[in-house]
Amino acid sequence: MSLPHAILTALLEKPSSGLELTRRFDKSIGYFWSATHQQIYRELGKLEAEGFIRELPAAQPARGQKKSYEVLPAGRGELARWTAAAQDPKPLRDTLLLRLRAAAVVGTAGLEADLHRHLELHRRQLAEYEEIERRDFPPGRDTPEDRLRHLVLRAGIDLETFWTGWLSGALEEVAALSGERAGDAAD
Amino acid sequence: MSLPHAILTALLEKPSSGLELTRRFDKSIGYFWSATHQQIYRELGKLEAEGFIRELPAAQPARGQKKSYEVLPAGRGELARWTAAAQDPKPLRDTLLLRLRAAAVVGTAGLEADLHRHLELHRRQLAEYEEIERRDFPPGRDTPEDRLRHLVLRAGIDLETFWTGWLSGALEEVAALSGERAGDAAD
DNA sequence: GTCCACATGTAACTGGTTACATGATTGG
DNA sequence: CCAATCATGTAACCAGTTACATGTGGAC
Repeated sequence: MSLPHAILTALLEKPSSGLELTRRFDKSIGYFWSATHQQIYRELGKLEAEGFIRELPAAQPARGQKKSYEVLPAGRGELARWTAAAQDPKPLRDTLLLRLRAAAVVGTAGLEADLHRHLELHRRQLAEYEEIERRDFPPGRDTPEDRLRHLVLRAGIDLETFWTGWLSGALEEVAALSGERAGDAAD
Repeated sequence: MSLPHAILTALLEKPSSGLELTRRFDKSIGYFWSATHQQIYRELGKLEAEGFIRELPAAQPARGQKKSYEVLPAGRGELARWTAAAQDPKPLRDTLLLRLRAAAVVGTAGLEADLHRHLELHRRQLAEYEEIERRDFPPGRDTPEDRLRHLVLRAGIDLETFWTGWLSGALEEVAALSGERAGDAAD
């Protein structure tokens, strides 16, 4: 039940059409809650039916014609309610950890390449976040809104930092194991 | 497509019935890939149909009767294939970050209590992981399998450590903002 | 015998993904 | 006028969740 609230947040930041939302998700909110355009259109329809958003006038509605939406007071109320409501954290679910655990049983053969690839992907993501931090949160000026958004970005940066570090360690371990095995009996 | 492989891993570690698997998921593999008993029974049926596992003999199959499964060579092969196959990391999806971002727009009222609750939950999880580390991975003796499993546990520990730290910072920030606002206009 | 815990399962629903359909606008 | 792109949408599918159904065996 988070996508509608992600959309409400995005629309409050700036009224938009479905495709504009999709684009903004790709490079901002999507960093911690991704969505495809199909999901977004479906959800926009529901939000409108519930009276949380409305189509901005000034555009004739037709297929292939841009439709922009804005948030209604009821929508802002719902978002505030949801934000403050207690929610349980979802348990971790990570295939990479599962694969390492599986590798403890069936062996690490072939695993190294993909670990390298993941390390590279996380490094790139980290660099991207750091670039955003430099651009959007220069030291000094910070409104309360800025401080909260910066906090969210810091979570992204710290998580990517964690993964790059962890993957480096995992690679050492896996490389050492492959080495051992190669030494024992040329695989 | 990870649940079947989580089950194969668990069954290779030790042949089990559906309910035994459910229990073991609750306190081991489930730490990074949780599953309910309904999912597990459904998946066991599929895995058996595909020839990856088979029912252990020695138990008469009847409703209410325990059925234990073991992994067949084809199942082990499939798990090895999956472990080595390239997989893209799934983008982060976290409601708490989304809520902070929403709070930047609709305000932080009522948020603090749930942040405290999350902090407490993560602290408890961290303590649990550290207990497991003390119990299962004492310094010294480490087989290759141990090293890999320890690596996975370290990921859990480091992630929980990150969250407790991040939440502490977030709480300071949110408390400061609530304080400001209370100072401005007695909320 | 009744109740409760154990054990296996079915059904309906929700949210996310993938593939495809269709109209409008623009550049060549 | 044709192709490419923009923009909105439909349909089918898949994995995970929630609620419920059914049978067995032991405790009382």
